[in-house]
Amino acid sequence: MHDEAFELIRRGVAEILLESDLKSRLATGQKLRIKAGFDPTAPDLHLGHTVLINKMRQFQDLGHEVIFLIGDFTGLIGDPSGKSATRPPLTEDEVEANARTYKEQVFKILDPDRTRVVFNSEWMKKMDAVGLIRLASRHTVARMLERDDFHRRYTSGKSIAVHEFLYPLIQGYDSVALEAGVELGGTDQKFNLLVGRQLQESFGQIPQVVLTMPLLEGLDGIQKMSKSLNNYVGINELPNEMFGKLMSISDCLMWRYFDLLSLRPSSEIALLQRQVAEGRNPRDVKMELASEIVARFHGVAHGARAQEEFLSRFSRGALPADIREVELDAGEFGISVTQLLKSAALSSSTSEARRLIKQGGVRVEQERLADENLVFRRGFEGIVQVGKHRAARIRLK
RNA sequence: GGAGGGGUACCCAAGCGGUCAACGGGAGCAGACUGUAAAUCUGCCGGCUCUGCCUUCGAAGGUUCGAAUCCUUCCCCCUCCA
Repeated sequence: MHDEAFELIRRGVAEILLESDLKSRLATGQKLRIKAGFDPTAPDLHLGHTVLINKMRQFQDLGHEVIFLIGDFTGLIGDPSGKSATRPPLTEDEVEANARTYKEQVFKILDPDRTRVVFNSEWMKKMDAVGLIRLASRHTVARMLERDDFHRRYTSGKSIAVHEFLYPLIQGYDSVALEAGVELGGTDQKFNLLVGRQLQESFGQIPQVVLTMPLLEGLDGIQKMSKSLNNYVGINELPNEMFGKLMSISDCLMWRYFDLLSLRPSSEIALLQRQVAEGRNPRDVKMELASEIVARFHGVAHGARAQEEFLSRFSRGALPADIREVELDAGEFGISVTQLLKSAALSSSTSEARRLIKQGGVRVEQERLADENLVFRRGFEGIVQVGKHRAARIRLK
């Protein structure tokens, strides 16, 4: 029976340290304390985060105690993991606002009644300079530099600020403060998670089990999904946007998304793969993925509707989902196309607007526009499109 | 504290007195092709009142007809030695 639990937990996981520890701890039937920390830098959760949160949910469903740790204190440092440069620290106000949004969003997946939300400022703000120095004395520079990203920065001549070394220590100390039994994190967190094990041991605790989840690639299929790279699908996004974004991923990436995001049994995913190999249109399979995910965050009805809208929009000629209404003042002598595109945020500069027109990327009411000196008069109303993804309904008064 | 190397557009990276709005690559954008996919091909990729004008090469001054390129001061980063 506990082996069953272990198999469920192991699904989709990148690595478990130590696997035997987890197995035996699950076998005792005791409630484990599961910790997962989040940096309050991104106000919007995206699908990348849900890989981990889904795993937390599984632990929760097995009856374990799940702690959602918001790293409000560490957020003041900025996690250097995977980064090639020093990150700008956040202000306290920013951290606070981000943390609030975080909380609201995770409960789309986690059960609020069975989730303990904690902030690490709770214990870190009480720590004085002496405490911090004592903490720092438990780790060595050489071990810090073992970490891949620090090592790379160091050897390639990039700067590493001293405070960045504190991040793994504090994250590790969080595990001590919470007496965590298991800590979850992305594979990029492995080093930090292991520091937790080491610190717990040095504080006389039993080291936590470390469980890493694979990182989800963003829409580009190359870099990990992140808000700052703008290759993400936010869980708060509108159904149509979510659907459209998911449809834009490559066929290759689609299977990765199935693996990490779909709740379908692996056997079913394997079946879909076989069907595509035998000639089924990958686009249709991708639609199944997209509607499953939209349904998870917006309900089944929205999932189906998003798919219908996607299909009809496509057959009508590719108008984007989010057509904004923009009202502009044309003035007495009208407004030039370039100004219009800029004012409606369809182009970032008039120079870019000119280029877009020259290249045939601008359409007005489906008609390609060729004259970059065209002037629009008062009373004009219509849909102006730039490329495939930008559009607005413009009204001139 | 001492010695040396370096800061160029979103990123990497050439240029080292005029032909530089600045080679090349990546990212991005637009077009073609398609399944609003990938790959590929083409073009663009500082701003503007756009056949011209204006502002950029860490910052501020200076030399010069002319500077990203030379000089001075300052700021920042890296390496080695202490």
